[in-house]
Amino acid sequence: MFTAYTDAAGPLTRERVLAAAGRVAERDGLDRLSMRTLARELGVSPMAMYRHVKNKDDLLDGLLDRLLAELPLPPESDPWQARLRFMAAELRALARRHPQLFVLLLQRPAVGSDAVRTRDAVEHALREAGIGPEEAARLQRLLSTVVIGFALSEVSGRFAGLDSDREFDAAVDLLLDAVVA
Amino acid sequence: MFTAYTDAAGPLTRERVLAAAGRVAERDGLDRLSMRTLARELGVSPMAMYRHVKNKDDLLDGLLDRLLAELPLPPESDPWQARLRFMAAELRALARRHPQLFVLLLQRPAVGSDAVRTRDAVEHALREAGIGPEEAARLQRLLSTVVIGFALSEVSGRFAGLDSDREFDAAVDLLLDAVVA
DNA sequence: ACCTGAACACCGTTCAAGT
DNA sequence: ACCTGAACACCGTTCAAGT
Repeated sequence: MFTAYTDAAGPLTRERVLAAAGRVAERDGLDRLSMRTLARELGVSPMAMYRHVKNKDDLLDGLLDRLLAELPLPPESDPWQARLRFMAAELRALARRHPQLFVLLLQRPAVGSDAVRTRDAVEHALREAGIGPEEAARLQRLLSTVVIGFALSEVSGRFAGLDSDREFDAAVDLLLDAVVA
Repeated sequence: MFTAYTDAAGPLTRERVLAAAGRVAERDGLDRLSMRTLARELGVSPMAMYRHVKNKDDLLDGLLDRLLAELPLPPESDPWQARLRFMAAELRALARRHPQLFVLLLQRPAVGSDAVRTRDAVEHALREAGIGPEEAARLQRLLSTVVIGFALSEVSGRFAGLDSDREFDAAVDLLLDAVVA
């Protein structure tokens, strides 16, 4: 009558493991995501998952890849300012949709193809703004550090009691002004 | 002949517990700091420490307070630009001295008196730059988010292979230019 | 007053075994 | 091929007991 199965559709796959991990992380908190709680969520023994993820680090890397794959890129036809604002807003929206998973961005290097795609889009916009290649790479890192840092601060309660939309918008405005100048 | 005692000077105090915790965190990594490894470091049973820290969260809060207490403030006689650069450089030096503990700054809100002291010094400098109270508070958060975000990125390997001194200096320059403009 | 031992409910991961 | 059970070396924390 009762089984522990919460999510028993077909055989276990990497995608099913990662989807369940994302669900658990956002529902219960990233620090409550363990191989054992995840196995419980999937109605499976912990060891069954080791077919699909090498270990917990590999699981977290997979979650980070999945997260960045969700980030849309701006239309190439837009002017560079609009593209940068678009990406800042989308990164912010991503952080709001997945506040727990977003923390992974500052906790481990993102090396997947979607991470590269995102960085390239920002650098490309900065190059169009007339900025040289090295400076554009540095600005890209500055911008992403700020956006990620703000989102993480919000999640971790460092900005408790503040209007974080305003905080975020003010930061982006200041930085884009700095880029233009 | 042999004992487990590594640090057996006198009775256990909160200060001795925190000092040992900082040592373990920097030596073995923040994620390897456990109540049990810390007890081993102190040559004591884990439960002995619960006299001096309420729980592990209280231990981490104590570590964060101790970290910020180490941050020097700039001479009040200096002009505001010099004071901001001084603080950025000192925060950076603090991150280099305690890369593991520094991560705590983005992981939990800093509420101790030294945290307040530091934020006030930055805001005060910004007010002297002619910036209004709300804007100064926001800029203070932006500046600290950037500095902390960069230091954390470095520790977590997000900037692997880059000259992080250059990264940091370029970020501070750009932000201070933005403040002036 | 200060510390400890045993216990409870957890971790990640390996290894041999089951179907 | 795919999954499991038992085991190992860990966690944070409580509670009753020892000196």
